[in-house]
Amino acid sequence: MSASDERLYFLLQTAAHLIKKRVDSDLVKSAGLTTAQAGVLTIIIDQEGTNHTYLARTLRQQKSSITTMAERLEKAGYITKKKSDTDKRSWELKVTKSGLEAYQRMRKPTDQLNAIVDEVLKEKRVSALANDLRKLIKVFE
Amino acid sequence: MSASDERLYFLLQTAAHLIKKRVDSDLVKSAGLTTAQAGVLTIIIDQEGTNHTYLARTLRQQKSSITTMAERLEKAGYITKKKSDTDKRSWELKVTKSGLEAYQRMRKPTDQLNAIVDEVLKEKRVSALANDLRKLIKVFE
DNA sequence: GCAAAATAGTACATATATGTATTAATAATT
DNA sequence: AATTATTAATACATATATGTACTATTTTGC
Repeated sequence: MSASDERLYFLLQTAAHLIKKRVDSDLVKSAGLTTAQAGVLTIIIDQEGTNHTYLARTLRQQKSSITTMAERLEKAGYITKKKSDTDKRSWELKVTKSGLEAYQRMRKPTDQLNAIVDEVLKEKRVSALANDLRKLIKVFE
Repeated sequence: MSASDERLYFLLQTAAHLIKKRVDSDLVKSAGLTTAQAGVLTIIIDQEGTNHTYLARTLRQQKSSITTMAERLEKAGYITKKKSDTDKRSWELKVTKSGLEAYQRMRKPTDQLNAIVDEVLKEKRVSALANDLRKLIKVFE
């Protein structure tokens, strides 16, 4: 069957939407942040002092989206923004103690989600699915 | 490898996001509507006279989202809203001539997208991927 | 060294979604 | 028939994203 027959696009969007909805709800309850915020936080923890441009490139989003997101995270007290010394146009983003704690809290629900996926799909299929998704990402970016 | 190792959630969201972005951009250019609007339009064409509740259930979205979307589609002249005779709380939604034309215009870019997916993944993998996604949808809804 | 080009980020209009609270109409129950 | 519960849709606050236009720097190329 072809992608069209399978309505693959619809399936992909539906699956992504449903899982995001679930994870978002779990995360907000137990960690006090959304998946989008968690994603940004993870990158900032990984790359301390990074800037908007790096986030936009990594998350494949517009810089304007990152501006809003960083403002929100700063307001929530999860990150700090400091103007770079070497480039006055650019920010240096760092996670705060509170942001790190939120990050820690989010690990349990994330693990639970992954456990469910592992149970539903079995190991072989997880890797195959991951490979397919990586291929699609490569083509569409 | 486990779902966690593969960062499956991240891959799924990224793939969905990227493809949606591409399709959206294509559709807006060639058909004058977004993928979200196309999705709603497709259902209304399929189920002429349907209402908000059915759309919300089918698209697994909140009724409030459907309200906004239906208003936008009506404003754009793609659908009509008429109060139901049998239930005064409920709308009867129908596609207009202009909406049907937009729907027709959207088929070509949609086919092109599917062709790309088919080329990237090959038939066997498309079906396997679709199956996995259906399983995930079942679990998370 | 300076004008032109590129880069980092913001502003703004718009679309899409959630979730809770509310209104109006219909259905169910006593 | 009257009350209660349910259902259909909207209102509103909020989050997330796009894309274009703009400002302020930095870098490049002559």
